[in-house]
Amino acid sequence: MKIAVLLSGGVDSSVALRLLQQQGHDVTAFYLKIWLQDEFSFLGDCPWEEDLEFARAVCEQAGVKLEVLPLQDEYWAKVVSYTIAEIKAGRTPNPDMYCNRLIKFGDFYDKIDPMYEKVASGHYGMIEEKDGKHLLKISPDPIKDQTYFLAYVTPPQLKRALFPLGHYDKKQIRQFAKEFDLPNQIRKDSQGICFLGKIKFNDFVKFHLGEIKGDIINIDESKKVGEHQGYYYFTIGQRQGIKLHGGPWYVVKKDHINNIIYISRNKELLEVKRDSFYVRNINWIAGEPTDKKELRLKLRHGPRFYNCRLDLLNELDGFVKIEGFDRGIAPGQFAVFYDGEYCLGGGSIENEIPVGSERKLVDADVK
RNA sequence: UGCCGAGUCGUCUAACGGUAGGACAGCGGCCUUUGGAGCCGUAUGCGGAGGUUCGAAUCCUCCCUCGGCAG
Repeated sequence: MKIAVLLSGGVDSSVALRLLQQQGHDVTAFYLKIWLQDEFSFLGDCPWEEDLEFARAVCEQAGVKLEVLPLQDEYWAKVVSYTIAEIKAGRTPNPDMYCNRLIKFGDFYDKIDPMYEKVASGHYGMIEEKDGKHLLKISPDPIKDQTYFLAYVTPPQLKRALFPLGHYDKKQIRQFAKEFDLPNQIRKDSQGICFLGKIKFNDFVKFHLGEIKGDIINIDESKKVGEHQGYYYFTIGQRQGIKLHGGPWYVVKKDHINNIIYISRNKELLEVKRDSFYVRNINWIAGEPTDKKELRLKLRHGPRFYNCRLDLLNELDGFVKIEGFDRGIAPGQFAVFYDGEYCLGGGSIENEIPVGSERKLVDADVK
């Protein structure tokens, strides 16, 4: 089979490449340039160069052709601009989610030769075909499982995708890397937003939005207790950076219009009230909404599942009530639903769904 | 500068005359392909000068500073 492999220079995608090659497939590696080097060249670090070097070394060792695909413009237009717009709107974006849907499994799909039957990546997640539908199943490695970030890829995208690492855990992948004697076998796992590299998220924000002094208000006493440098440096549930003693303080509310952030250390407020939200524009992996209401849920990448109840308002929007509470439920983040081991898809978290015909139904339901 | 009270890490707060500790903030690390969270580890302080005492944050004296009553 002719397969295009997304190669990042990291261990995972390199192992994926070798596994497919070992299985006898005709593989070609692609390195996507999405790093915004122009914008951040003044900061010095160029981690993408190191990534590319490793990608080259891996391909050379494997005797596989490597193509470098510049996608900075697309990336900027679709992911970075979205990220900035969301932050500016007082929301908390999830760039990697968009990157998967719009770049890695989006523009990249369209740019390469249709001859490539499959596009493979080093993601941890399993694809299962059932009744002509492609389903996404969680990885056996609960920590590495990346179905959360894959929940926003479309059904056609998933159909063409291939995750060779899907049924392994990280330990096994490291072992494979050793057996293949990969040049990057000891590299640390990457972390943080892919396009930022070593740049701190706050520096990125500062570069684009600067600083605007605003008030920090203790919501329990409706009293100003300090000042901050801009609402967009904070997100719901955040603790660090508030710089106030007497805490721990957590951000519980943002007013981006007036540049105010509200904080609390009140247990009641932090724990009891943070248990429900709306979801919008749900992407259904299988192409259609689930008919189940009691589901499992991830609010972020990681091993933690919540039990929840999902009441759909229509095919794309719904209201979610989780079992327990979570301090970091922030508009713009994504809620991803699971039925057992299967990732059903997910949508963005909202405080409310914009007015529409379905609205009444919601209010009635919520009481 | 006539009369009371109070001064301890950046902040808040402990320590019978017996090793100045904690919390939060900070910093460092771990974890994590988003934001966050969480975990571990750390620097920094008795307002000053004397005195009493084997030993003073603690008792005494003076000074300084800050509150308050007095005005």
